[in-house]
Amino acid sequence: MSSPERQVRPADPAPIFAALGDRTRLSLLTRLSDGRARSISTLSADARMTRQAVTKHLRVLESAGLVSSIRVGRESRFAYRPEPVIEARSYLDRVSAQWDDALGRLRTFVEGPGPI
Amino acid sequence: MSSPERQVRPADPAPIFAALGDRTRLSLLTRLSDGRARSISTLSADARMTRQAVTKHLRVLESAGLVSSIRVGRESRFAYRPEPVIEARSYLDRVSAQWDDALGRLRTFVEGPGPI
DNA sequence: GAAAATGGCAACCATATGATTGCGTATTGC
DNA sequence: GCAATACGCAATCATATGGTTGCCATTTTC
Repeated sequence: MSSPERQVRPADPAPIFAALGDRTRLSLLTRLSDGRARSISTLSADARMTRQAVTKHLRVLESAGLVSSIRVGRESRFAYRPEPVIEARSYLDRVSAQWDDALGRLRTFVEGPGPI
Repeated sequence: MSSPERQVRPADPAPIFAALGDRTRLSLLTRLSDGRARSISTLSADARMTRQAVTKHLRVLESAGLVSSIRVGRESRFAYRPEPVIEARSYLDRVSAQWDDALGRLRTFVEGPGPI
């Protein structure tokens, strides 16, 4: 018999996806996903927007748990956090799995003439 | 030697994530991912918002390619489209892979005192 | 053919979002 | 110590977003 594993509360991934839903933030996250922590200055060096704009994006990522930050001297270093990405992935996996499941793909638009 | 496969244009997944970044839309997509096409009325039946609000969300999903719609008589049927989900997943996979790669996780915040 | 069901369109509203600018403060380099 | 660097805070702005309401048109149903 299985041990009484407590369900790890699904926690809706919408905020994570929302944080990912921006080109600039995706780019920042991609850079940081190499595991190297970087300062705001470094991250805004080649951006076509102000440092403040980049800072805001980083704070959005931080709110979603996608990055963490620590102050080191006069700079703020941001680092990639893998957990939310895992969570988002597993959500997409579940959606894909449900789609792949059974006869799913055969039912599309083939419900007959009646209301559904 | 490999055939000259044309790169399937990366097409930034930000708009897909943005479309996924809403509770209501995630819920709609989850329902539709069983492969059954449904009308707007059906989809808004148990929603705590107006039919119009649900319609707007469905159009957002449609703009991101996550669902398609066809008019059947007096109703509009929406069906799940798997491609964007695959694309989003593969993006997250690449991010995760880069993270898993090499010594990535060891570099976090361990860059020494100098500016980075 | 009249009523019900389905949904499109448009106006409208409050709030969120993405970005800028200006300025103040703390830290570092020389 | 002073200038440069790095950053935070706040105001401001335009536009996007999420939601509502009202009304009209098309289909079905009986």
